[in-house]
Amino acid sequence: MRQSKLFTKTKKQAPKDEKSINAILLERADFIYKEMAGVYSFLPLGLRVLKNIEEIVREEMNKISGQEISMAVLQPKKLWQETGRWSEGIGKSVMYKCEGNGKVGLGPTHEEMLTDIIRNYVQSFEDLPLYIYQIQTKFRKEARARSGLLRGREFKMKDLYSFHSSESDFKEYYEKSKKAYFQIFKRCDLKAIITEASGAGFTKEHTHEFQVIAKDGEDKIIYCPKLHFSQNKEISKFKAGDKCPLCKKILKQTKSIEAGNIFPLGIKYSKAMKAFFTDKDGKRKPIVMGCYGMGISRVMGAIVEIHHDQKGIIWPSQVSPFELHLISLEGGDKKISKKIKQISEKLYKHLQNSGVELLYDDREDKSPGEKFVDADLIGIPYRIVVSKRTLEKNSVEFKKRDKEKTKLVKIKEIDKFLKQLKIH
RNA sequence: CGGGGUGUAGUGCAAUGGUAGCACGAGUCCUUUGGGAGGAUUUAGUCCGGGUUCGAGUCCCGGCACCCCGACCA
Repeated sequence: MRQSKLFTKTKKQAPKDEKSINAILLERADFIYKEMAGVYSFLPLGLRVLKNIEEIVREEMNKISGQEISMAVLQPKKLWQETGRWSEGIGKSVMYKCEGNGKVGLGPTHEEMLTDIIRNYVQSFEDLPLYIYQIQTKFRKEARARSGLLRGREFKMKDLYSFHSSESDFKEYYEKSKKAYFQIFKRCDLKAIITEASGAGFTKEHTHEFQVIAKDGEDKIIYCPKLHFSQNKEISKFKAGDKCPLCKKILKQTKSIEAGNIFPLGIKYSKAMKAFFTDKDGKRKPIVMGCYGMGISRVMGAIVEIHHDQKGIIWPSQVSPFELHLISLEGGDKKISKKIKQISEKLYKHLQNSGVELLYDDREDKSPGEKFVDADLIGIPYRIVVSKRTLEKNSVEFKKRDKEKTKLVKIKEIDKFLKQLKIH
């Protein structure tokens, strides 16, 4: 993509109505556009990041046999009445309600809707287990939206629901899902700590949250530095300074971002909504369910909270809007300037043809300083500069966003060099 | 939902109750080109509704929005 054609720019100053790092940087770099508190539109660069995270999540969910669907956002009151949640809990507190054909709610979560779908398809134990997920915009009337993408009223979420014929089968999958979650966070370059939390009305058992340590996080966890143990402070009987019940190391307390969570639903919904199956013994039983959530847009915010410096964002390569930032620095006399442009254009087309996703700063009216500042703010992990200085050595300059060092690479050897970096 | 704070140009800021100004951005022209370049010129604004006053960005009342703290948070 040519930067000269990108309709978004960058902002020199931080927006006055944001305090959190993710909101400030994402707005300055024009990844997102604020509509109101907790509601953002995603601009070209921001959407690319969001889609990359989505794709990582999709791949890992598919690996654990997830089947992707997309459920309706408008949810009939009738379904929510079956579980009593229209006038209790989440349906009462945070669901946006409006007049439709009768009353409808904008989906804050989808247990009711999916259980309804499933009860029409599952008849026997042979139809189970099932793992169904979607990646979709959720709506929640948060009393206090805050911290940019970390707590929104409208946000992108992956929610997977599992359906089992037995508790033991559920537990096996639950463990599998933990591994998938760790894999997702690893690919997003986030260190997630699996943390025990309350059942929050769903279950009497503990549920599990994936917490990312961050200064601006709104959760507090008590955790073992060796990660043998971590509990949400809300439920923990331990406190900082106590010894880890497993390894005896001193426990710490920290603020963190809840980037995902998984929990057993048991038969709460299947029983209330009569989602039964016929088991091997011929008896009708309620389906055992589990739920696995992950805030896609929140993960995007968390990545910025963790991966940035004074100058801007530093995207992990797998989620970066582009793999490479190519910058053309024209200058000097007209002849040289023209040559720089030629080489840059050639390189751009060549890299594009070889499948590299790159942003090409071809703007002719911007000073070198401005191009560098923009590049640092936008945060693409690898940068290539073509200038008078580099052409004198038949080279381009290569730099990693998070390193100061630059390296001259011969133009002929660019392909080989990028291959080493696993950029196509 | 309770407490505190803030609403002025596209953005960020200024303006004792008395002509709304500065910087950035954007437009035009010239010069410039390795870390937010210089000059000339143009552009656009007081959150909404009432009130006080000769006169309101400024004072009063009401509303709305945004930020922060807390409560809440499948």
